Amino acid sequence: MTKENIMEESLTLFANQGYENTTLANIADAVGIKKPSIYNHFDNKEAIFLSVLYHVAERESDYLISETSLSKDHTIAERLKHLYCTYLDHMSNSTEGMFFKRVTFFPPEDFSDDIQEVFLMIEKTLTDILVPILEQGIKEKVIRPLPTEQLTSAFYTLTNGLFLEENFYDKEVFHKRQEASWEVFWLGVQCPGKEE
Amino acid sequence: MTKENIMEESLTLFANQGYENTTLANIADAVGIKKPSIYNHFDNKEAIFLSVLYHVAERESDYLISETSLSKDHTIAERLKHLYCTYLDHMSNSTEGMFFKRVTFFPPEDFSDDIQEVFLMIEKTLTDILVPILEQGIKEKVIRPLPTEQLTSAFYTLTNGLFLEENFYDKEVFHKRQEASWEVFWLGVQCPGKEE
DNA sequence: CCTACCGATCGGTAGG
DNA sequence: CCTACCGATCGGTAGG
Repeated sequence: MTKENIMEESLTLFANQGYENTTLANIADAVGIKKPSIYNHFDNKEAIFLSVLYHVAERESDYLISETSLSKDHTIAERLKHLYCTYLDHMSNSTEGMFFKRVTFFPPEDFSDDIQEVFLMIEKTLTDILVPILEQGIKEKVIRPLPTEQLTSAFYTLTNGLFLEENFYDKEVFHKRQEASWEVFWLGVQCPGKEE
Repeated sequence: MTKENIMEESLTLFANQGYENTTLANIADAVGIKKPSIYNHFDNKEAIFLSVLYHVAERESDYLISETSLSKDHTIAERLKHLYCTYLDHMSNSTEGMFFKRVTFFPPEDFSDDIQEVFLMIEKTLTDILVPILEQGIKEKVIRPLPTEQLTSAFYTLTNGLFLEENFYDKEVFHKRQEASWEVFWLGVQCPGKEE
Protein backbone atom coordinates (compact mmCIF):
# COMPACT_ATOMS: atom_id res chain seq x y z
CA MET A 1 0.00 0.00 0.00
CA THR A 2 2.71 2.45 1.03
CA LYS A 3 4.83 1.19 -1.85
CA GLU A 4 2.08 2.10 -4.32
CA ASN A 5 1.74 5.51 -2.68
CA ILE A 6 5.46 6.14 -3.06
CA MET A 7 5.28 5.23 -6.73
CA GLU A 8 2.21 7.39 -7.34
CA GLU A 9 3.63 10.47 -5.63
CA SER A 10 7.03 9.95 -7.25
CA LEU A 11 5.37 9.82 -10.66
CA THR A 12 3.68 13.16 -10.04
CA LEU A 13 6.88 14.78 -8.80
CA PHE A 14 9.06 13.35 -11.60
CA ALA A 15 6.46 14.54 -14.15
CA ASN A 16 6.35 18.08 -12.79
CA GLN A 17 9.94 18.67 -11.70
CA GLY A 18 12.03 15.99 -13.36
CA TYR A 19 14.02 13.21 -11.70
CA GLU A 20 17.06 15.26 -10.74
CA ASN A 21 15.01 18.02 -9.16
CA THR A 22 12.93 15.66 -7.05
CA THR A 23 14.43 14.79 -3.66
CA LEU A 24 13.64 11.84 -1.43
CA ALA A 25 12.43 14.39 1.13
CA ASN A 26 9.89 15.69 -1.46
CA ILE A 27 8.62 12.18 -2.00
CA ALA A 28 8.43 11.36 1.71
CA ASP A 29 6.51 14.60 2.39
CA ALA A 30 4.03 13.87 -0.37
CA VAL A 31 3.44 10.35 0.94
CA GLY A 32 3.26 11.52 4.55
CA ILE A 33 6.17 9.49 5.95
CA LYS A 34 9.76 10.29 6.93
CA LYS A 35 12.53 10.00 4.39
CA PRO A 36 14.29 6.89 5.80
CA SER A 37 11.03 4.93 5.69
CA ILE A 38 11.25 4.95 1.90
CA TYR A 39 14.14 2.49 2.24
CA ASN A 40 11.77 -0.14 3.60
CA HIS A 41 10.26 -0.29 0.11
CA PHE A 42 13.03 0.63 -2.32
CA ASP A 43 16.79 0.13 -2.31
CA ASN A 44 17.51 3.68 -3.49
CA LYS A 45 16.26 6.62 -5.56
CA GLU A 46 17.19 4.95 -8.83
CA ALA A 47 15.08 1.92 -8.00
CA ILE A 48 12.05 4.16 -7.50
CA PHE A 49 12.56 5.72 -10.90
CA LEU A 50 12.90 2.43 -12.75
CA SER A 51 9.89 1.01 -10.96
CA VAL A 52 7.80 4.05 -11.93
CA LEU A 53 9.11 4.03 -15.50
CA TYR A 54 8.13 0.46 -16.30
CA HIS A 55 4.82 0.73 -14.49
CA VAL A 56 3.86 3.84 -16.48
CA ALA A 57 5.01 2.21 -19.73
CA GLU A 58 2.55 -0.62 -19.20
CA ARG A 59 -0.30 1.70 -18.30
CA GLU A 60 0.36 3.91 -21.35
CA SER A 61 0.29 1.01 -23.76
CA ASP A 62 -3.00 -0.16 -22.28
CA TYR A 63 -4.39 3.36 -22.46
CA LEU A 64 -3.42 3.84 -26.10
CA ILE A 65 -4.98 0.57 -27.15
CA SER A 66 -8.24 1.14 -25.29
CA GLU A 67 -8.82 4.87 -25.76
CA THR A 68 -7.43 5.99 -29.10
CA SER A 69 -9.08 3.47 -31.36
CA LEU A 70 -12.40 4.28 -32.99
CA SER A 71 -14.73 1.61 -34.31
CA LYS A 72 -14.68 0.79 -37.98
CA ASP A 73 -17.99 2.44 -38.87
CA HIS A 74 -16.32 5.85 -38.72
CA THR A 75 -14.57 7.37 -41.73
CA ILE A 76 -10.79 7.21 -42.07
CA ALA A 77 -10.63 10.98 -41.57
CA GLU A 78 -12.60 10.71 -38.33
CA ARG A 79 -10.51 7.86 -37.01
CA LEU A 80 -7.22 9.64 -37.73
CA LYS A 81 -8.43 12.93 -36.28
CA HIS A 82 -9.70 11.15 -33.18
CA LEU A 83 -6.38 9.40 -32.66
CA TYR A 84 -4.61 12.74 -33.09
CA CYS A 85 -6.83 14.64 -30.65
CA THR A 86 -7.01 11.93 -28.00
CA TYR A 87 -3.27 11.33 -28.05
CA LEU A 88 -2.46 15.04 -27.86
CA ASP A 89 -4.98 15.68 -25.11
CA HIS A 90 -3.61 12.79 -23.08
CA MET A 91 0.01 13.86 -23.51
CA SER A 92 -0.84 17.45 -22.61
CA ASN A 93 -3.16 16.91 -19.69
CA SER A 94 -2.23 13.71 -17.87
CA THR A 95 0.52 13.17 -15.34
CA GLU A 96 1.65 10.10 -17.28
CA GLY A 97 1.92 12.17 -20.46
CA MET A 98 4.02 14.82 -18.74
CA PHE A 99 6.27 12.17 -17.21
CA PHE A 100 6.68 10.42 -20.53
CA LYS A 101 7.49 13.67 -22.34
CA ARG A 102 10.12 14.62 -19.82
CA VAL A 103 11.95 11.33 -19.69
CA THR A 104 11.94 10.76 -23.44
CA PHE A 105 13.08 14.23 -24.43
CA PHE A 106 15.72 14.72 -21.76
CA PRO A 107 16.51 11.34 -20.23
CA PRO A 108 18.39 11.30 -16.92
CA GLU A 109 21.71 9.93 -18.15
CA ASP A 110 21.84 6.82 -15.96
CA PHE A 111 18.55 5.54 -17.38
CA SER A 112 18.84 6.42 -21.03
CA ASP A 113 18.87 2.77 -22.14
CA ASP A 114 15.75 1.87 -20.17
CA ILE A 115 14.01 5.00 -21.39
CA GLN A 116 14.83 4.35 -25.02
CA GLU A 117 13.46 0.82 -24.65
CA VAL A 118 10.20 2.15 -23.23
CA PHE A 119 9.96 4.86 -25.89
CA LEU A 120 10.35 2.41 -28.74
CA MET A 121 7.80 0.08 -27.15
CA ILE A 122 5.18 2.82 -26.89
CA GLU A 123 5.91 4.11 -30.39
CA LYS A 124 5.40 0.58 -31.64
CA THR A 125 2.03 0.41 -29.88
CA LEU A 126 0.98 3.64 -31.59
CA THR A 127 2.30 2.49 -34.95
CA ASP A 128 0.27 -0.71 -34.63
CA ILE A 129 -2.86 1.39 -34.21
CA LEU A 130 -1.98 3.90 -36.91
CA VAL A 131 -0.82 1.68 -39.77
CA PRO A 132 -4.08 -0.29 -40.31
CA ILE A 133 -6.02 2.99 -40.50
CA LEU A 134 -3.58 4.39 -43.05
CA GLU A 135 -3.61 1.21 -45.13
CA GLN A 136 -7.38 1.16 -45.13
CA GLY A 137 -7.34 4.83 -46.17
CA ILE A 138 -5.03 4.08 -49.09
CA LYS A 139 -7.25 1.17 -50.14
CA GLU A 140 -10.32 3.43 -50.06
CA LYS A 141 -8.38 6.02 -52.06
CA VAL A 142 -8.91 8.58 -49.31
CA ILE A 143 -5.21 8.76 -48.51
CA ARG A 144 -2.36 9.20 -50.96
CA PRO A 145 -0.52 5.95 -51.74
CA LEU A 146 2.68 7.04 -49.97
CA PRO A 147 4.82 4.58 -47.97
CA THR A 148 3.19 4.09 -44.55
CA GLU A 149 6.54 4.82 -42.96
CA GLN A 150 6.42 8.28 -44.47
CA LEU A 151 2.87 8.85 -43.31
CA THR A 152 3.56 7.73 -39.73
CA SER A 153 6.70 9.84 -39.70
CA ALA A 154 4.76 12.97 -40.64
CA PHE A 155 2.11 12.10 -38.05
CA TYR A 156 4.67 11.80 -35.26
CA THR A 157 6.36 15.04 -36.26
CA LEU A 158 2.99 16.77 -36.16
CA THR A 159 2.19 15.55 -32.65
CA ASN A 160 5.71 16.15 -31.35
CA GLY A 161 5.66 19.71 -32.66
CA LEU A 162 2.44 20.44 -30.84
CA PHE A 163 3.86 19.00 -27.60
CA LEU A 164 6.45 21.71 -27.61
CA GLU A 165 4.06 24.45 -28.58
CA GLU A 166 1.70 23.46 -25.82
CA ASN A 167 4.28 24.91 -23.42
CA PHE A 168 4.23 28.39 -24.95
CA TYR A 169 0.74 29.29 -25.95
CA ASP A 170 -2.41 29.66 -23.91
CA LYS A 171 -5.20 27.16 -24.47
CA GLU A 172 -6.95 29.24 -27.10
CA VAL A 173 -3.93 29.92 -29.32
CA PHE A 174 -2.78 26.34 -28.87
CA HIS A 175 -6.13 25.04 -30.02
CA LYS A 176 -5.94 27.21 -33.16
CA ARG A 177 -2.45 25.88 -33.87
CA GLN A 178 -3.61 22.34 -33.31
CA GLU A 179 -6.38 22.78 -35.90
CA ALA A 180 -4.26 24.73 -38.41
CA SER A 181 -1.43 22.20 -38.36
CA TRP A 182 -3.85 19.32 -38.62
CA GLU A 183 -5.53 20.82 -41.68
CA VAL A 184 -2.24 21.24 -43.54
CA PHE A 185 -1.23 17.69 -42.58
CA TRP A 186 -4.57 16.38 -43.77
CA LEU A 187 -4.31 18.26 -47.07
CA GLY A 188 -0.89 16.69 -47.57
CA VAL A 189 -2.03 13.20 -46.77
CA GLN A 190 -5.36 13.28 -48.56
CA CYS A 191 -5.82 11.95 -52.05
CA PRO A 192 -5.92 14.82 -54.56
CA GLY A 193 -9.37 15.52 -55.90
CA LYS A 194 -10.96 14.30 -52.65
CA GLU A 195 -10.96 17.69 -50.86
CA GLU A 196 -14.19 18.43 -49.02
CA MET B 1 37.74 38.23 -21.25
CA THR B 2 37.12 35.90 -18.31
CA LYS B 3 33.49 37.00 -18.30
CA GLU B 4 33.10 35.88 -21.90
CA ASN B 5 34.80 32.59 -21.06
CA ILE B 6 32.37 32.00 -18.21
CA MET B 7 29.43 32.64 -20.52
CA GLU B 8 30.81 30.39 -23.26
CA GLU B 9 31.53 27.46 -20.93
CA SER B 10 28.21 27.93 -19.13
CA LEU B 11 26.37 27.82 -22.45
CA THR B 12 28.02 24.50 -23.30
CA LEU B 13 27.27 23.02 -19.88
CA PHE B 14 23.66 24.27 -19.80
CA ALA B 15 23.15 22.88 -23.30
CA ASN B 16 24.50 19.45 -22.43
CA GLN B 17 23.34 18.96 -18.83
CA GLY B 18 20.64 21.55 -18.21
CA TYR B 19 20.72 24.46 -15.80
CA GLU B 20 19.85 22.57 -12.61
CA ASN B 21 22.46 19.88 -13.21
CA THR B 22 25.26 22.34 -13.84
CA THR B 23 27.11 23.48 -10.73
CA LEU B 24 29.24 26.56 -10.25
CA ALA B 25 32.14 24.18 -9.62
CA ASN B 26 31.57 22.66 -13.09
CA ILE B 27 31.69 26.09 -14.65
CA ALA B 28 34.78 27.17 -12.73
CA ASP B 29 36.60 23.96 -13.71
CA ALA B 30 35.73 24.45 -17.38
CA VAL B 31 36.99 28.04 -17.30
CA GLY B 32 40.07 27.12 -15.29
CA ILE B 33 39.46 29.30 -12.23
CA LYS B 34 38.22 28.67 -8.70
CA LYS B 35 34.52 28.83 -7.92
CA PRO B 36 34.52 32.05 -5.86
CA SER B 37 36.22 33.92 -8.71
CA ILE B 38 33.00 33.63 -10.70
CA TYR B 39 31.49 36.16 -8.30
CA ASN B 40 33.85 38.83 -9.60
CA HIS B 41 31.87 38.71 -12.86
CA PHE B 42 28.33 37.66 -11.92
CA ASP B 43 26.14 38.22 -8.87
CA ASN B 44 24.94 34.62 -8.75
CA LYS B 45 24.12 31.53 -10.78
CA GLU B 46 20.83 32.97 -12.02
CA ALA B 47 22.59 36.03 -13.43
CA ILE B 48 24.85 33.77 -15.49
CA PHE B 49 21.85 31.98 -16.95
CA LEU B 50 19.99 35.15 -17.89
CA SER B 51 23.12 36.65 -19.39
CA VAL B 52 23.68 33.54 -21.50
CA LEU B 53 20.01 33.36 -22.49
CA TYR B 54 19.75 36.88 -23.87
CA HIS B 55 23.15 36.75 -25.50
CA VAL B 56 22.26 33.56 -27.34
CA ALA B 57 18.86 35.01 -28.32
CA GLU B 58 20.55 37.92 -30.07
CA ARG B 59 23.04 35.70 -31.85
CA GLU B 60 20.26 33.40 -33.00
CA SER B 61 18.21 36.22 -34.48
CA ASP B 62 21.24 37.52 -36.36
CA TYR B 63 22.01 34.03 -37.56
CA LEU B 64 18.48 33.44 -38.84
CA ILE B 65 18.41 36.70 -40.77
CA SER B 66 21.80 36.21 -42.38
CA GLU B 67 21.82 32.47 -43.08
CA THR B 68 18.30 31.27 -43.80
CA SER B 69 17.31 33.70 -46.52
CA LEU B 70 17.81 32.77 -50.15
CA SER B 71 17.92 35.30 -52.97
CA LYS B 72 14.82 35.96 -55.02
CA ASP B 73 15.96 34.17 -58.16
CA HIS B 74 15.25 30.82 -56.52
CA THR B 75 11.82 29.20 -56.68
CA ILE B 76 9.43 29.43 -53.76
CA ALA B 77 9.87 25.71 -53.14
CA GLU B 78 13.64 26.06 -52.98
CA ARG B 79 13.50 29.03 -50.67
CA LEU B 80 11.12 27.31 -48.25
CA LYS B 81 13.08 24.07 -48.25
CA HIS B 82 16.32 25.95 -47.70
CA LEU B 83 14.86 27.83 -44.73
CA TYR B 84 13.62 24.54 -43.30
CA CYS B 85 16.90 22.66 -43.76
CA THR B 86 19.18 25.44 -42.58
CA TYR B 87 17.10 26.11 -39.49
CA LEU B 88 16.88 22.43 -38.56
CA ASP B 89 20.54 21.76 -39.19
CA HIS B 90 21.50 24.68 -37.00
CA MET B 91 19.17 23.60 -34.18
CA SER B 92 20.44 20.01 -34.36
CA ASN B 93 24.16 20.58 -34.60
CA SER B 94 25.03 23.75 -32.74
CA THR B 95 25.51 24.23 -29.02
CA GLU B 96 23.09 27.15 -29.22
CA GLY B 97 20.46 24.85 -30.73
CA MET B 98 20.87 22.31 -27.93
CA PHE B 99 20.64 25.07 -25.35
CA PHE B 100 17.42 26.33 -26.91
CA LYS B 101 15.89 22.92 -27.05
CA ARG B 102 16.49 22.37 -23.37
CA VAL B 103 15.31 25.70 -22.10
CA THR B 104 12.25 25.92 -24.32
CA PHE B 105 10.99 22.44 -23.65
CA PHE B 106 11.55 22.27 -19.89
CA PRO B 107 12.24 25.80 -18.73
CA PRO B 108 13.86 26.15 -15.31
CA GLU B 109 10.87 27.48 -13.39
CA ASP B 110 12.44 30.74 -12.22
CA PHE B 111 13.12 31.83 -15.80
CA SER B 112 10.01 30.71 -17.61
CA ASP B 113 8.91 34.29 -18.36
CA ASP B 114 12.27 35.26 -19.83
CA ILE B 115 12.43 32.07 -21.83
CA GLN B 116 8.93 32.58 -23.24
CA GLU B 117 9.90 36.12 -24.24
CA VAL B 118 12.98 34.87 -26.08
CA PHE B 119 11.04 32.04 -27.76
CA LEU B 120 8.40 34.43 -29.07
CA MET B 121 11.06 36.91 -30.23
CA ILE B 122 12.85 34.27 -32.27
CA GLU B 123 9.59 33.00 -33.66
CA LYS B 124 8.79 36.56 -34.77
CA THR B 125 12.15 36.83 -36.54
CA LEU B 126 11.37 33.62 -38.37
CA THR B 127 7.84 34.81 -39.23
CA ASP B 128 9.25 37.97 -40.78
CA ILE B 129 11.38 35.83 -43.08
CA LEU B 130 8.67 33.27 -43.80
CA VAL B 131 5.59 35.39 -44.54
CA PRO B 132 6.95 37.24 -47.63
CA ILE B 133 7.93 33.90 -49.17
CA LEU B 134 4.49 32.44 -48.52
CA GLU B 135 2.69 35.50 -49.88
CA GLN B 136 4.81 35.44 -53.02
CA GLY B 137 4.01 31.72 -53.33
CA ILE B 138 0.29 32.37 -53.12
CA LYS B 139 0.57 35.15 -55.71
CA GLU B 140 2.41 32.80 -58.06
CA LYS B 141 -0.26 30.14 -57.42
CA VAL B 142 2.41 27.71 -56.17
CA ILE B 143 0.99 27.68 -52.66
CA ARG B 144 -2.62 27.18 -51.64
CA PRO B 145 -4.40 30.43 -50.77
CA LEU B 146 -4.74 29.56 -47.08
CA PRO B 147 -4.38 32.21 -44.36
CA THR B 148 -0.65 32.87 -43.82
CA GLU B 149 -1.21 32.34 -40.10
CA GLN B 150 -2.27 28.77 -40.83
CA LEU B 151 0.69 28.17 -43.11
CA THR B 152 3.23 29.52 -40.62
CA SER B 153 1.56 27.54 -37.86
CA ALA B 154 1.98 24.30 -39.78
CA PHE B 155 5.57 25.20 -40.62
CA TYR B 156 6.42 25.80 -36.97
CA THR B 157 4.79 22.58 -35.86
CA LEU B 158 6.83 20.74 -38.47
CA THR B 159 10.14 22.23 -37.35
CA ASN B 160 9.29 21.95 -33.64
CA GLY B 161 8.40 18.30 -34.07
CA LEU B 162 11.70 17.51 -35.74
CA PHE B 163 13.50 19.68 -33.26
CA LEU B 164 12.48 17.15 -30.62
CA GLU B 165 12.79 13.97 -32.64
CA GLU B 166 16.43 14.75 -33.24
CA ASN B 167 16.94 13.84 -29.58
CA PHE B 168 15.90 10.23 -29.85
CA TYR B 169 16.80 8.98 -33.31
CA ASP B 170 20.23 8.46 -34.80
CA LYS B 171 21.36 10.71 -37.66
CA GLU B 172 20.21 8.37 -40.40
CA VAL B 173 16.69 7.76 -39.12
CA PHE B 174 16.35 11.42 -38.28
CA HIS B 175 17.28 12.43 -41.80
CA LYS B 176 14.65 10.08 -43.22
CA ARG B 177 12.06 11.58 -40.88
CA GLN B 178 13.08 15.06 -41.87
CA GLU B 179 12.52 14.32 -45.55
CA ALA B 180 9.31 12.34 -45.02
CA SER B 181 7.70 15.01 -42.88
CA TRP B 182 8.75 17.75 -45.27
CA GLU B 183 7.21 15.99 -48.23
CA VAL B 184 3.85 15.60 -46.51
CA PHE B 185 3.95 19.26 -45.44
CA TRP B 186 4.79 20.34 -48.94
CA LEU B 187 1.99 18.27 -50.42
CA GLY B 188 -0.40 19.95 -47.99
CA VAL B 189 0.79 23.44 -48.74
CA GLN B 190 1.19 23.14 -52.49
CA CYS B 191 -1.50 24.27 -54.92
CA PRO B 192 -3.44 21.23 -56.19
CA GLY B 193 -2.58 20.33 -59.76
CA LYS B 194 0.94 21.71 -59.32
CA GLU B 195 2.52 18.48 -58.08
CA GLU B 196 5.89 17.74 -59.66
C1' DC C 1 41.76 35.93 -8.47
C1' DC C 2 42.65 33.02 -4.26
C1' DT C 3 42.10 30.18 0.49
C1' DA C 4 39.12 29.15 3.91
C1' DC C 5 34.76 28.68 5.29
C1' DC C 6 29.32 29.06 5.91
C1' DG C 7 24.47 26.92 6.53
C1' DA C 8 21.44 24.10 3.92
C1' DT C 9 20.47 20.11 1.72
C1' DC C 10 21.55 15.97 -0.84
C1' DG C 11 21.16 10.50 -0.90
C1' DG C 12 21.76 7.21 2.28
C1' DT C 13 22.80 4.46 7.06
C1' DA C 14 22.59 2.82 12.08
C1' DG C 15 19.88 1.12 15.23
C1' DG C 16 15.75 0.42 17.41
C1' DC D 1 8.10 3.24 10.51
C1' DC D 2 10.91 6.44 13.43
C1' DT D 3 15.04 9.57 15.51
C1' DA D 4 19.52 10.69 14.96
C1' DC D 5 23.16 11.06 12.15
C1' DC D 6 26.82 10.52 8.10
C1' DG D 7 30.08 12.47 4.33
C1' DA D 8 29.58 14.98 0.14
C1' DT D 9 28.19 18.75 -2.22
C1' DC D 10 25.32 22.74 -3.15
C1' DG D 11 25.25 28.15 -3.90
C1' DG D 12 27.33 31.71 -1.78
C1' DT D 13 30.49 34.84 1.62
C1' DA D 14 34.62 36.85 4.25
C1' DG D 15 38.66 38.71 3.75
C1' DG D 16 42.82 39.50 1.61
